[in-house]
Amino acid sequence: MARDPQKTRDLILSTALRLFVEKGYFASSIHDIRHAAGLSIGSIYHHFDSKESIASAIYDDLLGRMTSLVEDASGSHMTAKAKCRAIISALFSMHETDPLIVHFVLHARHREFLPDAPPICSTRPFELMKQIIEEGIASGEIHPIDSVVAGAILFGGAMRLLHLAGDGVLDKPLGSYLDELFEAGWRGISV
Amino acid sequence: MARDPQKTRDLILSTALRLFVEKGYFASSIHDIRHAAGLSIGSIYHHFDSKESIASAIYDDLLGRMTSLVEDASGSHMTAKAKCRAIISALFSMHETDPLIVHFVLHARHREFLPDAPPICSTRPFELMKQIIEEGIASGEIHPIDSVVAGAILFGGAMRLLHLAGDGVLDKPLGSYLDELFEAGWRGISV
DNA sequence: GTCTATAATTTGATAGAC
DNA sequence: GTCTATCAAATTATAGAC
Repeated sequence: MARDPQKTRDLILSTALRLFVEKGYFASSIHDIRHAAGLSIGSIYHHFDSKESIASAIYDDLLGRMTSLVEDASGSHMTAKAKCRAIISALFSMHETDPLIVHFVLHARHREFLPDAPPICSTRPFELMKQIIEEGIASGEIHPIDSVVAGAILFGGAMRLLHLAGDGVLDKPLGSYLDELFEAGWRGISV
Repeated sequence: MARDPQKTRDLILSTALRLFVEKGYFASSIHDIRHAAGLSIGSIYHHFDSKESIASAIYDDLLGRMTSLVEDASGSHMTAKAKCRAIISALFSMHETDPLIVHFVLHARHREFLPDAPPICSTRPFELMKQIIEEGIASGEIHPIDSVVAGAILFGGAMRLLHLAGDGVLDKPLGSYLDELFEAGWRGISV
């Protein structure tokens, strides 16, 4: 039976994403994906050239979503402070609704299975965050320290919490830390 | 020829560590290690039961070093502020001398190839950092916010910089960021 | 477009000589 | 303690029927 090809493709991607996050890319074989998705090897290879191309498609898709998240959060506000807070808030929200996406983009070691992928920190969403920090320094909202340091404090702290949440070691829901986290981070870098 | 067995064992461990960091655990085969170390498969399996046991030995060794680093840095100072700064300074120094160690402990996804390893955040060095933060809160040095948040800001920011340094995307040597980083992080969480 | 069966490699690990 | 030769299993990927 010739099902909707787009549905099949999406099923392969969502199943592979779940397995990649749960067990890791290398510990998830094509046969695992085939079994978990209820498909055949042939169907998978009809839609994708290789296992790596599946990972690549996931990566492109999720990086695009992450870019939109950052652009939307950033574009809805005027000050660097409001933009940064909106980005972190949106990341925390995404972690609640789609933890797999956040985990794969922020914590997977893509270079190990996608050798041609650029370092994650040089991709668009991370460049945008860096740019917002630099604009905040230029406008006088943020202390004139190295933008890398300011970014590490503010977004690095948030990413650390996202990491802990992904490991399941937090007592409370992630969102309940947002206010304290942002207040402390912002106090550290604001003038 | 029966060489010094300890030397051989150390050679296997140091070679494996290098390959695991450069290419990842799964992309480094026993044959790769054999070739890079100039040994034979038989020699490797004489010293270790399995590939996983090599990774396990590396993990135990490096986690021990990291524990000593944190204990030494912490034990040499009285205030939470001085302890935290000494820990981050020592981590940055270790990154300069032994980047592979820092990378493997902080950034490798151990759970993917050592299923029985506890989450890294529940190991001794990380528990010590958390404890120092909590003592700082109790003594009135640190704002009475959630200790997880305070730790994420201070140490998460440092780990973020270590990550960027490991990816080779920093313009300057890591140590040159230390003062600004710690000052900003501490301002964020201190009373 | 989906399926089953199978090919071609690679992998972790073992056997046994020296 | 180290070596070479080899195994058994798993993996990615292909071929060809329906």
